[in-house]
Amino acid sequence: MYSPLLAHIARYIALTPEEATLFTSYLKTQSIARKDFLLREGQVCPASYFVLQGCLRTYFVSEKGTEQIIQFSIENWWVTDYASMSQHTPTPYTVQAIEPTEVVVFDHEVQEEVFRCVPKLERYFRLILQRAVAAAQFRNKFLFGMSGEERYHHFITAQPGFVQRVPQYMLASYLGFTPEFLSKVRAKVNHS
Amino acid sequence: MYSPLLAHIARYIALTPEEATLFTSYLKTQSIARKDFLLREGQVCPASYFVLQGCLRTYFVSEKGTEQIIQFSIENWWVTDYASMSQHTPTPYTVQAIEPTEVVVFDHEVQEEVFRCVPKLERYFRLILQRAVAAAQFRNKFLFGMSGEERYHHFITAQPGFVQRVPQYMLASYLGFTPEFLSKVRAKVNHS
DNA sequence: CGTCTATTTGAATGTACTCAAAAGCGGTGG
DNA sequence: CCACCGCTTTTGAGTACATTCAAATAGACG
Repeated sequence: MYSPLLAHIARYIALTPEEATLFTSYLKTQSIARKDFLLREGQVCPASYFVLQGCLRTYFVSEKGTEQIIQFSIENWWVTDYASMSQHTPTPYTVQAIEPTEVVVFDHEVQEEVFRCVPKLERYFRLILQRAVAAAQFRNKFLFGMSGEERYHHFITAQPGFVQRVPQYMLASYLGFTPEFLSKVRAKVNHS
Repeated sequence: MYSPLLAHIARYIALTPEEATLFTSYLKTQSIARKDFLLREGQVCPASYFVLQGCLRTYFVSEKGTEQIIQFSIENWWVTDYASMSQHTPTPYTVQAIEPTEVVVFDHEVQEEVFRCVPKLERYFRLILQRAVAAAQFRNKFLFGMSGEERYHHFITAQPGFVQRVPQYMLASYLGFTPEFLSKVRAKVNHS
């Protein structure tokens, strides 16, 4: 059950079998049906989630009422709202399953205790967070440094497999433009 | 010299005086004159930097040749390119001093050893990184959820003191539009 | 097969950008 | 102390990229 997570951890630090068992004893799993919600706007985010299988989207609703996707989370990615979880504030985000999804739940309540028992994990999460910051910096650069059309082409070449997993209107939202615009960019490519 | 940093750390974890001394023995400081560079595009980022005094901007040069600012760093903020530092790749970013600036340098070379000697610091940096991710998520939401005009008004009310520290063309870049546009937004407010 | 959702297409619109020029501001040296 | 020079901000006209709105078409699922 937890082996994809343990394999992921092993890429960063070496846990003893005992430490691994102790860690997993604090975890649980959760299944989310397609279109169901892992986290809803207004809730306090109660945990960090590791995607075992499936695909999630994190979005917020802008003032005009449109959904703005800020992240897709697939296998082997952690997802949470760190601000909401650590400061116990309502999250502005909604996390919804795009596919039937299975996640590992690492409750915030037990995180302190786990880090005390297995300090090595503090290191693992530090490294995971470094990657998350790097990814966020990259995304900012991506969104600002390119036009809408460039972002689309860059994304489909960088993530060719992923594109087929999400509807185009969600991809458009993630890339920062409208579904109509995406459709027109695609039409332009086909006719040339 | 290092007391602002130690005070900042104390907000998250409690170091013994010995641990604090040990930690600071691995650090050094660096002064950057106004308009000089802490990091240049193409370099491998060699360290994490903590701003003691002054103000830095992190930007990249887009394909059209314009400078896009992605971050300002003032007192008590850490700044680095985590991707470049941890994977030893050339950074796409330039970090330049807007004011005469003094930073603490935490070299990547010694980071492993420091975390081994003072494991508590692993926790401190994990928490710092959590904040950085939360800030990056917030910035994404900020950039996407609002129009240019809204971003300007939101920013000047949220950061009233900071606005006076940077020229308007840099603020415009950070907020994701042109200096001309910012000037027109300001004109609109004055005439009404 | 029918319904609901997603995608495409087109026309009109708008927000923010580009380019160019003028005005303002600040520092430096005579 | 003032004049000059360079840099920043302002202003205006024309433009472009992407949006909005509406309608038609295509696809997916029961």
